[in-house]
Amino acid sequence: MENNSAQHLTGADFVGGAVTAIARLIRENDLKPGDRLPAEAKLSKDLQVSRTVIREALRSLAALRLVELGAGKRPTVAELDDASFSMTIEHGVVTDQIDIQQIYDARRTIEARTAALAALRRTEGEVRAILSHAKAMAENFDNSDEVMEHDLAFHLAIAKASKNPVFALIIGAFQGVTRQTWPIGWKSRANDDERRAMNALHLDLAQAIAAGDPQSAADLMNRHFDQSIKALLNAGLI
Amino acid sequence: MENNSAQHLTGADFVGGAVTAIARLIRENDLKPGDRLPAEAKLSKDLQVSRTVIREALRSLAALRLVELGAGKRPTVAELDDASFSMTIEHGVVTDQIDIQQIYDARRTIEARTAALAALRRTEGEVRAILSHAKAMAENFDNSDEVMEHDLAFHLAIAKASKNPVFALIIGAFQGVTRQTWPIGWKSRANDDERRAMNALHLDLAQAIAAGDPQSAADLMNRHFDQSIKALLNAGLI
DNA sequence: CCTATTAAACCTGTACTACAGGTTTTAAAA
DNA sequence: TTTTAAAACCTGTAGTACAGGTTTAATAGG
Repeated sequence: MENNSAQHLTGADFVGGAVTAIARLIRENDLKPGDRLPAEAKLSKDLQVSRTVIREALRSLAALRLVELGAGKRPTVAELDDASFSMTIEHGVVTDQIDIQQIYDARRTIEARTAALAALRRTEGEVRAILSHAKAMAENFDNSDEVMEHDLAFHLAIAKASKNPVFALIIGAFQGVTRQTWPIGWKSRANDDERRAMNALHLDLAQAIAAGDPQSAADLMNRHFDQSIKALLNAGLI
Repeated sequence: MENNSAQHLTGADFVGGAVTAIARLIRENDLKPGDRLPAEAKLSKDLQVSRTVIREALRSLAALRLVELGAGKRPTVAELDDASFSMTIEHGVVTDQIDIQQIYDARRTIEARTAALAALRRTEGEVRAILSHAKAMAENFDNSDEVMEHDLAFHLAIAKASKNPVFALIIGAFQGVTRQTWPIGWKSRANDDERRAMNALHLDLAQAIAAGDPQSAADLMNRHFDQSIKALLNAGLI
């Protein structure tokens, strides 16, 4: 039987208090993704605040992706998700608090590591996925949207193969802003040869990971980012 | 004169739609931190949804730290803040989706880079702050809480001196969970000599940054994390 | 006894009203 | 012009109502 009880709130910030109380409920009852929280009415009674306050608190937690909401369903504990960090990053870029070069520098730092870790830890299935995205980039050479999506999926697949969800979270969160600048880098590459070189680099990287060579994988990833940043500089974007 | 108008919503997910619409309002009107958004009543009228929906949407955006709310005040655009990502990380740890070693590996990867960048870009003021935290760690040797807080501040100061807000954001977000495990690493160090060695390492690192030596700074940061992870392994934590 | 169907109970999403108390703007006074 | 006071504006919380989705319980059929 569940013991999801919570103590009633005191103090000023009702919604904030409810957010904290519900987060504590998850922690102290060892709730895991998929587990159900008490209904709004019960939380309202337990915490001694109106349903209005509970709803706003649950909405806050849903925005942060700690819980999931659905019509008619009780709130459930959510799986780890990059959507919330993605919003933060996008906000930073939109409001000029982060620029694109800073995103790329962070990506290079992290992805040199995910490439090395992926080379050490990848499963056969992950190797196939990574290789298939690299090949799809070359095969869809004329459709830049396709190339971009496979590029993004390629990098995320490597992050996942690193077996560190923190890296996957961060790289996933960068995808939103990357989608907005990627075409600029693609167009700014002087000619098709440069674009083909980029695709070839992806293939080499995939093969280094497949071969289990962390040093080469990291080196190739760094080289890839050097080229990408140079292309964005040429475009005057950064 | 402001032109904060928004088009009315259509479709099913009212709150989600309002979140998107308000985020778009920020983007399309080039609003910056501190700028005011329309009042709830106006948003309600513009988007053709009840104030209830608008309030839940604003709470969502406040949870993500895109906006700031205050009694009597209109919502304002918020500055970049690590609180939202911090909640994500903590949720991942609490629900066993992230473990401590993964946090430390991510930190090592990123902080080797922030140390190198700080060595290249730090201002005099930043050097003073970094050095003062390293010294305070040694001086408060007997008060582990003090040591911990200066340790955290030391690492964050380096991240800020790297001049890449993305790194500062990520390192800041790790502080919450780090506070929960740091004492374990401290206690698990076999004797005071090991603890003193850790403090000495911080001082060396601070001096490498002060000297503008990125290679040494990165090396020392990596060595520091090797020791920390070893200490946590000894404690059986990971 | 087990399974399938149906009804009831439960629950969330949205809208609306009301008002206390905080904030900003406006208007009046000095 | 500056200060002060009033008015207008705005958010925070509580509560009611109801449509429509979901889960659970009860019922029927095998």
